[in-house]
Amino acid sequence: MTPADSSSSTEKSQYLVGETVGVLLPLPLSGIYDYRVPEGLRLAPGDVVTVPLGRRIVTGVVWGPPQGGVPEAKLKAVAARRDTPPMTDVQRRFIDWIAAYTLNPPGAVLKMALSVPEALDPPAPTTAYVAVRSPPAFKETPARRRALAVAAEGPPRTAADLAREAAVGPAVVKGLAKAGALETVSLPSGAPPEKPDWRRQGPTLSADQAEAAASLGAKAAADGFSVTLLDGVPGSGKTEVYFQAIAETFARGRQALVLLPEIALGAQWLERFRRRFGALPVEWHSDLTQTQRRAAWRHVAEGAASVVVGARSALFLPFPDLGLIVVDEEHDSSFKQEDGPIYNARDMAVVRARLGNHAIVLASATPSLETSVNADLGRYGRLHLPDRHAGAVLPKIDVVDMRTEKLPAGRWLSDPLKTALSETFAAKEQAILFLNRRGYAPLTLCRHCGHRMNCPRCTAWLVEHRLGGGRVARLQCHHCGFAAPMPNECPSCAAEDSFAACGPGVERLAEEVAAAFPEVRVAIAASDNLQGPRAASDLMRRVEEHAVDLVIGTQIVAKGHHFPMLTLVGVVDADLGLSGGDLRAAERTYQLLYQVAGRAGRGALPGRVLLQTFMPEHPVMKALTSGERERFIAAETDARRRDGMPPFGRLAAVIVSGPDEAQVDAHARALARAAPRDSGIQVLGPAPAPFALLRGRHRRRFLVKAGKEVPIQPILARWMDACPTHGSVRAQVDVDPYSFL
DNA sequence: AGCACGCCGACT
DNA sequence: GTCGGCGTGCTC
Repeated sequence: MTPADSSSSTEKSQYLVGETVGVLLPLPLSGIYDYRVPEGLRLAPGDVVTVPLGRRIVTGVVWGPPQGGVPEAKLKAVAARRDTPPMTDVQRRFIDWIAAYTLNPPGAVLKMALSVPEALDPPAPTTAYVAVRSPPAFKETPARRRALAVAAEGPPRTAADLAREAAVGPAVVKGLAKAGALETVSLPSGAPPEKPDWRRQGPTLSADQAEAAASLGAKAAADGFSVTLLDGVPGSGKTEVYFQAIAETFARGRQALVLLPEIALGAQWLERFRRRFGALPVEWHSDLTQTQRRAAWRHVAEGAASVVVGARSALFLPFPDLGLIVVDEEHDSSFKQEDGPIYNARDMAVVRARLGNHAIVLASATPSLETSVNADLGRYGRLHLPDRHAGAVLPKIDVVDMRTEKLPAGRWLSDPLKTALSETFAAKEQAILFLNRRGYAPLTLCRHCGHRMNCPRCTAWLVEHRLGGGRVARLQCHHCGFAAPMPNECPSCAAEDSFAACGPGVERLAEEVAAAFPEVRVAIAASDNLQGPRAASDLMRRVEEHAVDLVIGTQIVAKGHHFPMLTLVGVVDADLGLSGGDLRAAERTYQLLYQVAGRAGRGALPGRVLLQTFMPEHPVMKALTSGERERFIAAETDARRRDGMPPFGRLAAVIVSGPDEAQVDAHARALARAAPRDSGIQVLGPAPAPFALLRGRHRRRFLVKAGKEVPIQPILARWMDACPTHGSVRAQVDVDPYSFL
């Protein structure tokens, strides 16, 4: 990772009237725009300003010296400076770095950092109400008396708070204020978040954990950039160990950021944090309301948020004094942002830490190959937590060879798995059936003509869903959101009642379970029926309270929950992720299955795991059953090294897309003609992209393979510049793509 | 990204 | 005769 480092060492610190400044606008414009500094403003790099652009006023950030070369007559003056803390030097360099690395205009990256425009205005002071000492005469009612009694005690509160406490409507409070019995006061709004207390005693750690915690704490307490891989099996206490680093960061008065893959299921994490530090962290994720988002952004910018836990976009929050980043589940592919600027939040977090000159912790039970290699090469430190805490034992993992099971059509549970399930239920224990497929059936076809139900806008099968949204089965596209009721007749041959559901989804599996174990209480866990954090935590509570015997779930059950009575995990189709030409298919399947397996036996009872597979000899299955992770990783690493694949080589993808297939092909051919022929670089394609049609856009794809030492960005930039797109055709560069074909 | 200007179909 | 579709181009 070596795009041009922005040189900011000799940066001018003040721009005065009569001078010109460069302002970066949060728009996909190619560069910085110059503006005059108006009278009465002194501007410094990082200042958030409003400027005229065309006939509108937009917000931008003073980026540095003017670009020059703009005719004097075109220059406009900065309109105003906004009342918000300036963007730090580190954050501006971070934005420039990502722009250079991902080949996006810096403005497009800045847009992610200014994602909450409302937060740039200081919060309006809230109006609070207090009782007047000697109120004038006013009409008394029971509601008014109650409200007054409540207002007479305690601090000034908002109308809504007072009304709630007095069990009256907010109109009563307003009425009292109008009558002169209450008076209004302005409160500096937005109570700052509670300060977590780093002095609190954490739980007792084992010797291994204490040693790791001390080592990590020392790195967090020291000045300077460091990356540490915290590698430990599920239940080994990784979280408590990195909490120690967070405590050290608080102790120095600096901010900490924890990135998690899916905050939606983070209720248990939040509760652990609260137990450890006595307060909740500031949250940042897509489920926040506009108000919460605004408050969180402001608290971060003002330094009032000492710890933030969030999804990948939290990386762009305006931390004035970030001192530590933790990326938990660092291997998780959801850290990869795929729309807009394409970036991997885990990698960018490392860059952010390097620019900020502080520690970063990458935690995982199944570290990514990239991170493992970096640790092996000594670029990253490694802390290994070998044992499960509190004596819990890793579950025993066995395979069920599906080649010898010969299941009848429409059945997916083998005899050994069914036996294991009944033993588990008989012992009053709980089980998970893992099947990474939402809905009822992944494919619907016509028995008469063989027509497959495809999405009209994507190269993808429509998935039948039977649960939710009425009695009628629906067909859904999992890529674009297309949905339609199941038709009565085949759209191709018009045969009636000719549809056959092919293959299982979690909903269909629930049917098979209900037939085999009618008395068992089953819950389905898929993103369809667990929308929002409340639904997820409700389900988890039901599992904890043992109101559910069996959870049938997709990958959302793989994440780190702790259920003491859960002793069996059955993986219905362990081979599911292995097909297709994905560079990381084996690695990801291993990680996913390992994580799911880790759900079993986390309490006092031992756990067991059954993997149903048609490929018992596959290295992934071997690695899981034998526990020889190191050997699997070594083999994968060797293969990558031999093929010059990441992290031993560089990859980039170029995706050409547009609604008109002919135009897309024409542009792909033009790109092919202009493809770079530099030595040490290989361009493959164009080929139809994995989804040749996605959301109504046709897609072609190039793959660029280069040696580790090749600076790939300038080559790609020259290539793209040589072939400007026309009309609705777009060419998107994906540096370090995840999917391979 | 907005918001213009600009050139061809159905309306008061 | 206009109102209005969204295709290209510019914004310091």
